[in-house]
Amino acid sequence: MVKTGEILSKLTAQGYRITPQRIMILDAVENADDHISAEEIFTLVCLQYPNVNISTVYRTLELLKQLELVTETDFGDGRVRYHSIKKGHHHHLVCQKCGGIIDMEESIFTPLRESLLKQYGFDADIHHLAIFGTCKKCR
Amino acid sequence: MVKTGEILSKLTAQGYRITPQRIMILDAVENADDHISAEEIFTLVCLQYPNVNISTVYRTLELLKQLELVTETDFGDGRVRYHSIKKGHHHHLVCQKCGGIIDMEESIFTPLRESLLKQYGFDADIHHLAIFGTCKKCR
DNA sequence: TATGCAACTGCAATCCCTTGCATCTATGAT
DNA sequence: ATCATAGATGCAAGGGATTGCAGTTGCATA
Ligand SMILES: [Zn+2]
Ligand SMILES: [Zn+2]
Ligand SMILES: [Zn+2]
Ligand SMILES: [Zn+2]
Repeated sequence: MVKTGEILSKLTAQGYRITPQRIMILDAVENADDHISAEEIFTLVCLQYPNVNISTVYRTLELLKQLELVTETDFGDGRVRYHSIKKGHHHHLVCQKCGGIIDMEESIFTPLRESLLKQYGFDADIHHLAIFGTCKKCR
Repeated sequence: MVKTGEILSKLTAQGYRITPQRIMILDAVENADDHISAEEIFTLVCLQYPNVNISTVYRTLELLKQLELVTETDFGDGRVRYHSIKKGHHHHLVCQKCGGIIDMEESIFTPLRESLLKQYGFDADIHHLAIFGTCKKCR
């Protein structure tokens, strides 16, 4: 469990600045109950500070992703969603028929990651994936 | 190995029409040596028939995808690429440091697909995936 | 061969996201 | 406290892809 304060000092430690915009954007992701889109973050931040620009939101999310503080997932609905790493690594199964989403443990990818490492020497970066297909009740 | 003629009759069988645009777009994908982007297909088709519209290219690719005649993959460079199913199912490892791309056999995903089926009753639709990470020589 | 109509296309607007650039500001040094 | 500067922001333009709609066309039927 990483605290927001720790995250901010992690930014400084790496030469990045702490700005009001970054604090508000980070806050929006950290306090979101669910996976949140850039547009939703933008709307939330605008309530406090209407001058913020959507490109700042995207650039901040890109930075948080690089620092592995936030993960990104494409659920296939035309907009990417973000999630604080505080809430743990996991993955999703997305049914293409009913649209239902099943949550998965991170461990489901462990055998795959191991075989990629063994066969190809490749260290796969599988943080937060959505796998598409057909769920039990739609088959 | 599916022939182009067979693909066209598969279209008619499902109530879709055969149009000059669809023939040319399908041809471009079938004859491409490598994974080809919508823009590249558009350029090729324009040589023969300059009136074609890029949205028709996207709509045709979407249709071919649904019919499982073409697969789509995001290599992370901001544009999606397409591949004829004639050339077989496979996957890719994309190194985020050197940009190198390693080709993988389809079978690497078999254990994962099986465990998804067993644990969740979920039939995963993993046709042509790009996994991001760090390759052997960049680690 | 001519007709009817659902399927398809082109066009323009729009959506999500990225990028270049001029301006501004957080931060460390003085 | 002030300054210098590299990092960050806002703005506007642009890129890839999608969508609504009016007009066109493939094709089944007669
Ligand atoms: Zn998630
Ligand atoms: Zn379902
Ligand atoms: Zn491929
Ligand atoms: Zn590499």
